[in-house]
Amino acid sequence: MDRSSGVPAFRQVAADLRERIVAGEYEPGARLPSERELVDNYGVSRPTIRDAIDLLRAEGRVDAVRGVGVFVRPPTQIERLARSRLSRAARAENKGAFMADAAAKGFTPSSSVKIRFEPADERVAGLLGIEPGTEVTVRDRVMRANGLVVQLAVSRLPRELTRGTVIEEVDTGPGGAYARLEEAGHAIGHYVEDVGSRMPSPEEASTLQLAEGVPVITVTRIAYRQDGLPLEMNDMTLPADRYRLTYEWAAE
Amino acid sequence: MDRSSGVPAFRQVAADLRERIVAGEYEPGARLPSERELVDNYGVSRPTIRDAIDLLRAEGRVDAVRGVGVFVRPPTQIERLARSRLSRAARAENKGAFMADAAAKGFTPSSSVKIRFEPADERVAGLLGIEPGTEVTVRDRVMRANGLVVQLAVSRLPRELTRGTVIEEVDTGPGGAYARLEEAGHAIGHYVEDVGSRMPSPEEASTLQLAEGVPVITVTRIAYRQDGLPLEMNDMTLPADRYRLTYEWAAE
DNA sequence: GGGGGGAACTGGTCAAGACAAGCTGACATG
DNA sequence: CATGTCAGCTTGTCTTGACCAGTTCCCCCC
Repeated sequence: MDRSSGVPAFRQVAADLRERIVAGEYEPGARLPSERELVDNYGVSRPTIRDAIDLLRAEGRVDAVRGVGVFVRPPTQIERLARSRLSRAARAENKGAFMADAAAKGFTPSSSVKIRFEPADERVAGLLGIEPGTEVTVRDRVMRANGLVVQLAVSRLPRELTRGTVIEEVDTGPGGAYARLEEAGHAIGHYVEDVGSRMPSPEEASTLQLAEGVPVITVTRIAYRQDGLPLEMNDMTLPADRYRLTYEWAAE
Repeated sequence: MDRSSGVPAFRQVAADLRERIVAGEYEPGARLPSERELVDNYGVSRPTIRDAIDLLRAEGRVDAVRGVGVFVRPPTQIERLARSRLSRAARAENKGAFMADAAAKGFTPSSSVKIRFEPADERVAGLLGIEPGTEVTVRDRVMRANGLVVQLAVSRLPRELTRGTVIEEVDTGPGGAYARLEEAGHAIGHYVEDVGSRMPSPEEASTLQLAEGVPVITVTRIAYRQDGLPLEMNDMTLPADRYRLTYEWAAE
């Protein structure tokens, strides 16, 4: 502790704890000394210790459990979401990309869907190449693996494309909505995915059961017909600590 | 303020401020009432107000400036990093993917490189398909646009592939390291990118001049020779508020 | 009129104390 | 031996109070 360095005390404490964590002094899953012990160790007040721990929590390094202690967060298991899951071959036998992906990893996947119809706002209209206000079919999905929510997905299609098809039903049948579109003569030409990241809203954090300091990855996928017409857009929200996305392409 | 709801006061204050922000009552760039004013408005103590504001800062919604006030963070401008920048055609005329990308947007790109040689650790060895301990060439780059740091990139190649080439020099010449590899007979077959996200370390936050509550996007790209041999791996770190990644592929 | 100084704001840090709420384990009781 | 209770630990929340440090702007002085 250097009180004359100009660095706030709570940041010095946080830096020291962080060092000990990465150095392995506190192993993954291990409990840190209690706040009151840290008060004695560092010679600062409890709010200062709490400020330091809050910093580490915002960085996603530790979790605090009331009545128990503060623990070093263990490294998280990694899922993969490969774009090859969207191939027609993969669609032939299963219910869709997510179900296939999860099942392949030994998870028990499940998903609940809510369907609604609404006029397209400006963003949706722009991405789907339609007039704002045009009716779109919205499939709002919550995906779970072993009961744990792992992904939110909001899919939107021009209603014109879905009227009278099972895409407006909860169960879209084998291969999912993409398979139904192709059967209806809308062969998919290419996909575009737009990937970003941000901190979750409180609602997202609780829905996805996110620990503190964990961002979400946002993916917007658009599926285009072979003539370039946008068929579907899909806004996905993924917990960043449970997913990595893999993309692969040939050099040109 | 409902003191009997069980919801902590600072969360109620944060929720109320958040609502007003998304409702537009406090416009982007606008100043929130000072902490002491909020103390009067909500009838709670200042640390409670500060806890609420800290929450909004961790969410990336507001920025605090000492001596001035707390401001609603304006929506961030968006860059794009397209994979098509890696095509041979694009390499023909310029110095590399990043330089081309930035120049195309009217930025003045610059980058500083540090080169070193080190034995491969387990992860690097695994990804490059070599034995741990094998010497690799490391190109550690800091990329800037108009002086602002916008990307960190650590590129590693088996030293065997770079010995005697300008890849071990600061300036790799037109088209960058990939062009030199191809000239040396290592035609690139395909690329794989692995995308994730997390909160930055304090060092990353200061190097990338990140505001609070802004995650980083991590991309690990591996370039493979046409026979499948890994040629290069590149660990990139991007500020999530300044980048979105775009991937595009044909349906199969 | 121009410049310097300072008052009055702003957020940043820290202390000491109190009580609430959740968990664990020892201990008494059946 | 099984079970339920409770003491004693943990973190969570909130208060009052104080001082520091950066910014802005007005006012006085030159």
